[in-house]
Amino acid sequence: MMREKIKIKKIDYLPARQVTFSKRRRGIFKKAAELSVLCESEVAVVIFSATGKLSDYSSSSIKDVIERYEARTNGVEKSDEQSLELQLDNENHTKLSTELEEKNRQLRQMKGEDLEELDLDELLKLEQLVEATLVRVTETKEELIMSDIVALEKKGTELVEANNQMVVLRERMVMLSKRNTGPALMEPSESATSTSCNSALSLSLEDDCSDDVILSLKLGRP
Amino acid sequence: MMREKIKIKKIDYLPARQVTFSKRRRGIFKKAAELSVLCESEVAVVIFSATGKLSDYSSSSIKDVIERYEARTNGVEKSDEQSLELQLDNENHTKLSTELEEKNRQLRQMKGEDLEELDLDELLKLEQLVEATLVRVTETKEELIMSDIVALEKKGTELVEANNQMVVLRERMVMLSKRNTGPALMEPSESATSTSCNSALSLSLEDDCSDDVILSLKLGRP
DNA sequence: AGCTATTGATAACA
DNA sequence: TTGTTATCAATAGCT
Repeated sequence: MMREKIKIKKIDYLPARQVTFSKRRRGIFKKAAELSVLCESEVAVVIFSATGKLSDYSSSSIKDVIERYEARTNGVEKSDEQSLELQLDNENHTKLSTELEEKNRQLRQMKGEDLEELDLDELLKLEQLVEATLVRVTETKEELIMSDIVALEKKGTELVEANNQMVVLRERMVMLSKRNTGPALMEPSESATSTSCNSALSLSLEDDCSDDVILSLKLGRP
Repeated sequence: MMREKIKIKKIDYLPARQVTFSKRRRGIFKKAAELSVLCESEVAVVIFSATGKLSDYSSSSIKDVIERYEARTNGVEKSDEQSLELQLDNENHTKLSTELEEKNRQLRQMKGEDLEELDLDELLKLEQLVEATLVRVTETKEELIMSDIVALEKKGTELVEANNQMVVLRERMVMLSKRNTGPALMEPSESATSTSCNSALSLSLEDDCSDDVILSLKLGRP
C-alpha cells in the first residue's frame, strides 16, 4: 500500500532519482564492505553519477585493486613466464591459510566457543581433553606455588639464622663494651630466640633499641 | 528460528564462506546493475576473492571506467605492477606464518603442553580459561543429551498413543467379528492401557495372541 | 534528513 | 552447486 514494487528502468523524476542514487550507492558500498570482511576479499566499487560525479569505495586501496586488476587482465601470458614462483607462493599461501583456519577452529573449541558444531562424541572427547588440561595446569600451578613457598621458607630460615648470629655477635660486643667502658652501656633485655620456621611463619624480630632494628620478617600464604 | 542475524566478521567455516561469497557477490553485481539503470550512472565493481580469483562487473566497459577514474586521480605514479602483488603476497605470507605460530602455541597451552613457559599469573589465567571451557563443554553436552532424551520421550509417547489407538481399533474389529461370525472367535483378554510415559520408561505391549504382536517399546537412560 | 511498510537479499539447511 | 524458506536488511514513498 505504502510502497510499490519498482521496475528497474531509469527513474524519470530527477529529485527521486537523486535520492535513490544516494541511498542505493550507500547500500552498495555497505554491501561491498560486508563482503570484504565476511569473506576476506578485496572489493572495489567505482561509480560515476549521471552528472559525472565520482564516488568510490574500496576495502583496501583502490589504486592497489585497480593495479592488481590490470596486472591480471594484461598479463595472461605472464602467468606462463613467471608462473612457477607465483604458483608455488600461492599454493603455500593456500596451505597456510587452511592450516591457520583449522587451528583457529580448534582453539575456539578449546575455549568453549562454537560448540554447537560438535556432535555428542566430539563433545565427550573435548570434555576429556579439557579435563586433562585442567589437571595438568592445576598441578603445574601448585608445583610452582610450592616451589615458591619452599624458596621463601629457605630464605626465611636463612634470615632467622643470620639474625641469631647477629644477636650472638651483639651480645659479645655488649660484653666487650661493658668490659671496656663499664656498666653504663645499655644491654639488650631480651634476645630473639625463635629459630624454627614454617610456611605460615609470621615473626617480627626487633631489638628494644628503637634505632637498632636488626631484622623484620613476615611470611604467609594469601 | 531458521536463520539468525550474523555479525559482520570473517566467516570461519570455509564452505559457508564460499557460499556466502558467491551469493553476496551476485547480490552486489545485481545492485550495481540496478543502480546503473535506475540512475543512468556508470558503475564498476572489482572483487578479488581470498584465493585471489578475480570477478568484476561493469555497467559499461570496465576499462573505460578505470580510465575515467584514473583521469580523475591526478599524479598517479604507477609503481611497477608486478612487485606490488609480490610484495603483498610476501607480507601476507609472513603475517600468516606468524599468526599460525602463535595459534599453535596457544593451542598447545590449551592442551596443557609447554606449561613451563608460563609464570604463575599466566597459569592462573589459563586455569580459569580452561575451567570456563570445561563448564561450557559439559553444559553443552548435557543439553545435547537432554534434547536427545526429550526427542526419545516424544517418540515414545507417540508410539504409545499409536498403540492405544490400535488397541481400540482392534477391539472394535473383534466386536464386529463377533457380531458377524458368532462367539467362536478369540478375543483379547487384556488391553494395553498405559498412556503415561517418562524418561525411564520400559514397557512391553503385546497382545495375548502370539501371532499378533502390536507394538513393543523400550526406552531408558544408559 | 527521518520514518515504516514493503520488497529484496540471504543464512541455514537439504 | 542449486533451490527453498524463514528471517533479516534495504529501500520506495512520504514527511
